[in-house]
Amino acid sequence: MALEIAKKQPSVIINADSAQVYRDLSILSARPTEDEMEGVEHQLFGYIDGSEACSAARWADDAKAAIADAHDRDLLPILVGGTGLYVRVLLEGIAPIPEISPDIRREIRKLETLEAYNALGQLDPVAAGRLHAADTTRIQRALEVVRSTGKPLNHWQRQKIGGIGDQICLHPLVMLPDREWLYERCDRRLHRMVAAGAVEEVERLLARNLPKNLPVMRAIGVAEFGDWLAGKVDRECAIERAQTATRQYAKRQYTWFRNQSPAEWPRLDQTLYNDIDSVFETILHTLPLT
RNA sequence: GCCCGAGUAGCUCAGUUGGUAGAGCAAGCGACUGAAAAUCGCUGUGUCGGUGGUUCGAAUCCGCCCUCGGGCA
Repeated sequence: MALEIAKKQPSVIINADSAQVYRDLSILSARPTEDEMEGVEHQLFGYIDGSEACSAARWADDAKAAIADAHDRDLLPILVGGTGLYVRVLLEGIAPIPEISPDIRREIRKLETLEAYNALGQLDPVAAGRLHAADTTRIQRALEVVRSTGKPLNHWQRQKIGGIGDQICLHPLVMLPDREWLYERCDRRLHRMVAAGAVEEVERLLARNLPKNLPVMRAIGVAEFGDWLAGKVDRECAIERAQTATRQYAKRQYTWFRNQSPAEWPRLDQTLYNDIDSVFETILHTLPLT
């Protein structure tokens, strides 16, 4: 769909997907191939090495630069992707929390969740009260912030900086396809990925022996095909598990985009998918959110 | 044909000495501020294979039947 728009107006397509940013994940993240790009400029695809952890804030900075650059060159920037948090941070900004000391981060990520939760209860009872005791990621984040900066998360999150939502003319479009239709396509896509060499891609990634907790290592399919390569499960089982994980992820995206994106953002009905003119109507007649 | 085992939630299975059932996974719904393809919260009525019986009461005991394994012929 982005390509259709790009054909009507000189554009640059900018990735807004947290897995497609990694060089190591091409097939597995369903990154568009050179052919699929059809000569249209693409930005922020596969531009980060898997040994690095991207973050919403880093991506938002990169996206800001890419958008500014597109504007300078009179190109229409088209953001495409499924990571709601990334887009939110780009538009609304994020708390100005300083870099966390790597030592503190490393230490905290070694803790058992309960230990971390108890420690958080001591240092930042407000955050601990707000978070569920099993919510590993958020507990570790809150803990590293208070330990590294000396101030509780709440202190930082009172403000958000860097959002460009009020500086641009945005035409948002939320695509909410029929659930069964999408799931069926996800299942088929996984088979195509395997045929295209997804397993070999996982093999190359695993050969790098990167830390297990890096984002690349958590992409859907890495663990599943890793188990297959290790002989822990058979091919069919690995594929089934990866398909299930994909469907669960798609489900989470529905929940995010349905409930987290602003109510005034238009939701595109499935019936319009094949009617590209209607799609343009929908996009262009949306009041630009300046 | 005979013997043994199994038939309980979409799947894998628990179910103590009979008091009409519950876990994991899946699914649905939701949350989401620097790992977000992550992380987490909430939601479990199903002719307990069928049928007849024993009993105040049966997933649980007994008879017969059906289905699926395995063994013997």
